[in-house]
Amino acid sequence: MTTTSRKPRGEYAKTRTRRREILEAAVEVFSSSGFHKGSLRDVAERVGLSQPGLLHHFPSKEILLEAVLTWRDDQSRVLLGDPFPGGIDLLRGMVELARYNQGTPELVELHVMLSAEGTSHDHPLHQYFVDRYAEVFAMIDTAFRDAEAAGELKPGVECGSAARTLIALMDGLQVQWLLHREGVDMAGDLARYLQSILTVDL
Amino acid sequence: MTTTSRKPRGEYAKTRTRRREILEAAVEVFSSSGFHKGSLRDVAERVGLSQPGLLHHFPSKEILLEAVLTWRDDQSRVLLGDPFPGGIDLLRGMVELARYNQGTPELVELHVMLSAEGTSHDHPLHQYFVDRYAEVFAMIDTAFRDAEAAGELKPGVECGSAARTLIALMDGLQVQWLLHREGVDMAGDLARYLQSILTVDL
DNA sequence: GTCTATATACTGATAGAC
DNA sequence: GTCTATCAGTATATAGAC
Repeated sequence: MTTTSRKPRGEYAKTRTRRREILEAAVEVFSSSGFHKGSLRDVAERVGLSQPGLLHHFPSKEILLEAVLTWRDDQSRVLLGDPFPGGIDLLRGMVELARYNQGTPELVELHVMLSAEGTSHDHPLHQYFVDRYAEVFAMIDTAFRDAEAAGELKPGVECGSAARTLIALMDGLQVQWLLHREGVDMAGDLARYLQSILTVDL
Repeated sequence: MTTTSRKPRGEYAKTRTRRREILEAAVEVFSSSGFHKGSLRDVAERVGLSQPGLLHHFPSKEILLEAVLTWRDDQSRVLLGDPFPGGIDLLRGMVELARYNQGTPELVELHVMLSAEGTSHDHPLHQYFVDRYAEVFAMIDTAFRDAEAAGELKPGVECGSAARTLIALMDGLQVQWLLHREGVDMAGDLARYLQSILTVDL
């Protein structure tokens, strides 16, 4: 969906480099302005390209945004490790992810901006976000169930509710952190919540 | 800042009605499109007015948005009661607020949309959101401290962290709820979290 | 692969008649 | 108080030269 690099040799290295440059610039622009306000000209200028020049690599704004999102998802996947951890290791991974996010305000802005826009039913990426949240929920819900089976979850804690709560916490803390960077410790608050419902140390 | 109704009599009833109509329409438009993408023409059409006709009542787009936000704040204030409750009563009020929100998807969308946009440093309402979050934090932090003093808070719970967590939970659950309305019980999850750190029943 | 030029559409805001 | 007409700015996307 994103690269479709059919050519086998390294002949198109320049193109691949260009695409990566554009992708990085697009992250910056969509992060601070959102999808709607962020303009292709802005993105093009940052890589020293005209706007039609950019459209040669990504034929429409929406396609560019999709590429940005799959790139972002890949980043998270790399950070969490492959194959995905399960159970309490995944929960630890989420805290790590939050700690990593504290070093990349740009990615945090991108996520906050786009997931807000994505709630609109007529947004081009609405379905993407609906599906993505369902996936993330399933992943974390499973992790809690595994922890429960291993006796690592305090009795009385409902897995589904805990999964929703954890996700909400990650999203909500990001908004606060963007507004008050000094006063908010995302990873710390996340760890405190998890610790409060677990029977073992994180 | 919003009405400045200097005229004493009811002579301007029609104007006041118009302004309220416009405000409601603006909530709808800014809710689903955000501030940047939502257009004044959209708002004007919904009340059967031309776009310059609308600008007679609110001389600029930004002023209209400010009016929408103060209106929204007034709504919350009415719902929480005046004067504001403190301690555990405020925490109960937050759960009630979440329950109320589950009946007004439009207001939830407005909040999610605009607080995401507001994180951008160059957004016209950035400072508004910075200040507002600081206010809300102070309010809830105080409520937790009061609860702690009354022995209603479990030992080991840090008030500031709990306040940030509660706010993040409210914000984050709204995003999930907009994406998966059936599967998310905002008030329920909120109550479960609060109950887990309190020594008394909510 | 990148450009210039352009088509088309929409934006917020203003001028001025009624 | 509301309108029409309009301005100046910006957007995405396309056509076609090089």
